[in-house]
Amino acid sequence: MKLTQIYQCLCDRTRLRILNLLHGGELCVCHIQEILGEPQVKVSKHLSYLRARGLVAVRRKANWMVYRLPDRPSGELSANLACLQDCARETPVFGRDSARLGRLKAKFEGSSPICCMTKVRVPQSSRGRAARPRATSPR
Amino acid sequence: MKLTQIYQCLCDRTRLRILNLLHGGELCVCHIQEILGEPQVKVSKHLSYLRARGLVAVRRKANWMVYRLPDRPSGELSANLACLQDCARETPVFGRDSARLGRLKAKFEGSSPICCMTKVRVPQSSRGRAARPRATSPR
DNA sequence: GCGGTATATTCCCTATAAGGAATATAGATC
DNA sequence: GATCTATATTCCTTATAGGGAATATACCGC
Repeated sequence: MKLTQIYQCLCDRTRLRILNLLHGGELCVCHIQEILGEPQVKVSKHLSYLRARGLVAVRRKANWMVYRLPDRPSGELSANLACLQDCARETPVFGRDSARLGRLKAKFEGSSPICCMTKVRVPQSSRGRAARPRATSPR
Repeated sequence: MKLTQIYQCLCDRTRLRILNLLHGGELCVCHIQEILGEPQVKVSKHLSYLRARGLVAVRRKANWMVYRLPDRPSGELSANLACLQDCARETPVFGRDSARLGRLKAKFEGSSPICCMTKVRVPQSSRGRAARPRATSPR
């Protein structure tokens, strides 16, 4: 039964937070990591778990792995994701995460917020690396 | 987060089948057992699991424990139960279970199908339970 | 090739889940 | 009281999950 696999994915708090974030569009691992404030291993493992069960899809972009909700989710999956999104409004952590995501996206307005861009070569003109290197997308 | 507890309850096939049955109204353990074709320990343990997390409520009626969906479920719970019922249509086992439940209820029409009634003293006055010779436990 | 970054995997430990066999408990009847 | 029935709990084993530390892999730029 496919349903139980879906619910297995949904019964961990970190995974719910990840899925909530992905509702806003695709994201690379480091952004998820930063928003959740969780260690890399933890985030990566939960993403693998979700991926193995078809709850997320992924593409590689240079160094970054960009995760998203599946392109053509099954009926069960989309029903449950919709239900989750609905329920998420009643639990503050999801709202806080989404707000953080919004701020993160704002930092990159213009370029899509799909990767960290930390350390993407700062065009030698710019000011020192104290502030987060402001960057253009690495392509 | 309450949500994860709900999903923990939903990520086992047997528990999903039980919840699906309870959508049709309250049921005693032996009926659930009979419909699912699962051993008593298993059913009882899953019911305990659901009860401990507030997914089902229970009342005692003589020897029988009669389980039902909660009377005033939280928003998250009712949303997810509705979603489950929706998804259940896509997985045959739920339909089969419901059909069995229907047949079982038909057997007891008039009296509510809340307990096995095996061995419930037939008040010597009454119209006997028709053809059914004072049933022994159906198993 | 080298070094750096982003992410995944492995190894290890602990916690929880699932199932069955056996036993315990609560209520009913006598 | 004893006995029966319906259900719950305990004990045990095996499987899976979740987390962290360390390590491996994949890609980039030089």
